[in-house]
Amino acid sequence: MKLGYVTINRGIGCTANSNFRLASYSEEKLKNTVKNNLDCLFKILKFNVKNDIFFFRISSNTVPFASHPICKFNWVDHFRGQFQEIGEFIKEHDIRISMHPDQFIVINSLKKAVVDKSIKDLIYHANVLDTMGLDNTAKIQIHVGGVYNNKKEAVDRFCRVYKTLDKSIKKRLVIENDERSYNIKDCLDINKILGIPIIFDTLHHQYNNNKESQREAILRAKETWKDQDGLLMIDYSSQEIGEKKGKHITSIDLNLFKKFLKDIIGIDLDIMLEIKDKEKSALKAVKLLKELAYI
DNA sequence: AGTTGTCAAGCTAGT
DNA sequence: ACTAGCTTGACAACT
Repeated sequence: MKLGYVTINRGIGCTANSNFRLASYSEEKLKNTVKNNLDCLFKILKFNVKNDIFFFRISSNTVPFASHPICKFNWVDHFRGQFQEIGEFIKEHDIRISMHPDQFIVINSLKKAVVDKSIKDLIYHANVLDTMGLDNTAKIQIHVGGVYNNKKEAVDRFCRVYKTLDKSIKKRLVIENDERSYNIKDCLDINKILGIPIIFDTLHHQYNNNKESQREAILRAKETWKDQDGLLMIDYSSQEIGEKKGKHITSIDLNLFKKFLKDIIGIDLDIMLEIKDKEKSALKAVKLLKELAYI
């Protein structure tokens, strides 16, 4: 079992997800930003290893505008050395890596332009992981997409587009249950057709499910991960009390987390904390996992 | 120096 | 037909 957090380390004094406005785009600016992002990413990973955190989500913003038409710069070649150095560190310390393209990446959209842009962005994500030299266990997680008043056709479109994707994407792409449209059962139906692994999100499952228990859902999701995919990944969060539905909690509630650990007894998986105070909660969770001899 | 509005991009639900 | 919310940070323009 590994435990991790998302993209940002608030205490470390640098950011690995800096970007800038499209209007101020220049090759110089891009180079500076990417260099700083990668420097910071390396720092964060070193911090993590020191603190027994071996799972991390790399920002989609590592190379801003990488998939935008404005970017003609060959960032892969230019930053290959730096990517490889970080990749070596990741492999040396057996760090699990994920990436999560944001909500605009929709491969089952009705609009061809949206699908095309989404595929370009997936290529970018795969490029980052490939340039680091990471294997198939480094994953890119997306949601299935929109429903468009016809889930069957929307799923069909997802499958059709998926089949056309480059191998470098397919070997890494996993789908996540979302809080509105596609729950675990929907994802399992797609898995049956495509064999694509399913990443389980605890909070989304609370809001969108087919009455199956969390443990049952996690066990089903786990079956979709083959040896080459590595351990099942899950996103763990809980609801901020008194806030709007879906809003992630500020800092980890260790009692709830203990309950969760009870629920997954005997199931080995990697846990990504989606919690706002980032490494702070991760450190608390790691401490608990050590006390309970999980890690 | 601190505050506030805005940012490349999509979908859904509610008015 | 239109907009707020998702979830959220950080840039950039403004006090």
